[in-house]
Amino acid sequence: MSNERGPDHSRRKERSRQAILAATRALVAEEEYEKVTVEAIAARAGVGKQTIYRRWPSKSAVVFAALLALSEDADGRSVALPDTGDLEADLKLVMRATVEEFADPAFDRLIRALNTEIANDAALAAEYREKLAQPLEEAKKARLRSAQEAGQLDADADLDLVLEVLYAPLFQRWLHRSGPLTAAYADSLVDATLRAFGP
Amino acid sequence: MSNERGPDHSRRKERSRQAILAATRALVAEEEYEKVTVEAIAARAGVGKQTIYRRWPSKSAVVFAALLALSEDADGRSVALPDTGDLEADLKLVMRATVEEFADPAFDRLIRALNTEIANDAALAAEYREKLAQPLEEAKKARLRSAQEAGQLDADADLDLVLEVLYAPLFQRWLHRSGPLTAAYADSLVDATLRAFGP
DNA sequence: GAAAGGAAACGAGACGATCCGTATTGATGG
DNA sequence: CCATCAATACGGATCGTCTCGTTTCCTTTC
Repeated sequence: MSNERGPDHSRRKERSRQAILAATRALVAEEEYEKVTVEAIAARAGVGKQTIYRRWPSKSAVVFAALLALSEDADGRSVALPDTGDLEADLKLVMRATVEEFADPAFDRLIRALNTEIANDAALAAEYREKLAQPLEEAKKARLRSAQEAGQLDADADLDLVLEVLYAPLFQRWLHRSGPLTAAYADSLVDATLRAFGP
Repeated sequence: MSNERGPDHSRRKERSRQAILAATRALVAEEEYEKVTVEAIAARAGVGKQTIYRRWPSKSAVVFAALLALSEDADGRSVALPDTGDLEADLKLVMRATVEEFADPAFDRLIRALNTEIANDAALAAEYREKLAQPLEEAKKARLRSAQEAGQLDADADLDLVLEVLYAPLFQRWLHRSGPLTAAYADSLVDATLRAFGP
């Protein structure tokens, strides 16, 4: 009666796994990131340190897994951007929502922690791209392809480039705290992108 | 015979200061950033740890000062972008040069370390903006203003936004290692920016 | 079926290693 | 002579490993 190959040793695994990830998310969201220690995670999760290290090889991996699980929960199924047929309106809606996300201090700390771990760990960065960034980008590109077919976007445009021009300025302004993140700013990024890649 | 205000106690100060900054730059350029410790810096510089802490309040500050000094040396005077009258050609020259800079592993590690320190320290980020980013941006904006006067750029364009659309995609692609940094990519960013903000 | 047995996983935390930032000490040089 | 220095000991914190009884659940046995 073996499900896959190791069903017997998944005894109390899932409960503690979830507790560890939840505790990590909570700590990252509410504390300075330097305060987020493995011991604090273990204590908050009511778990021994070894239970953490039995599953993940390092603190970085735990933090990453915690944020990864967050996105998997939130999505449920695959993400999809609104498609009302009006590209400009749809993009402004999404960009304004993104701006508001970054305004949330908890979300801010979460993503900042993620970027810290990623910036100096190429392997983690690759996993981030594969499991978090790529799916989101595919959803965005699907919306852009729809716009290309509707003649609202240059049919020859490189969609990776379009997405970078649209999102990278927002991301950089947030990361470097180099300017205010407002709805007007979100709109102006959409406007600039559509001027650059419009039909 | 006091030069400025503290000349008498600047006996061996400058020599060790330079040695500390040089050692820091060398270590950051050649090692994994986790290996860059204050003790390693002190040993490489032939200096006691206390001599480091006498000058800077933290390791972050030392790393930042080391990179700051680097840019001050390189510049000599204030930076200025080429201005041949051809905005597209000038920008492509600068963007291609930037792409090449990021291709250097030592430069890569340097900037990655800087971003790591900045990402979770708002005070350091502010100093980074004031002393490193702002002067560079001013030089770039000066070139863009010249283009506006020459009618090569929309006179109403927000130059901060123009710079973000131009540079942020390159920065993000480098930071997240999400794609190749080539001369063709540099060119396409200039093309997109000029389509968005051209006359 | 239910009790007994055993092994894997567990919580707790001691431990060694490393690093930060401070304090001390004896040497150096102006 | 005395401020500065290199060297280094030190306390505090953290990481990741290791150990130790305990808990939980699967298997075996009756």
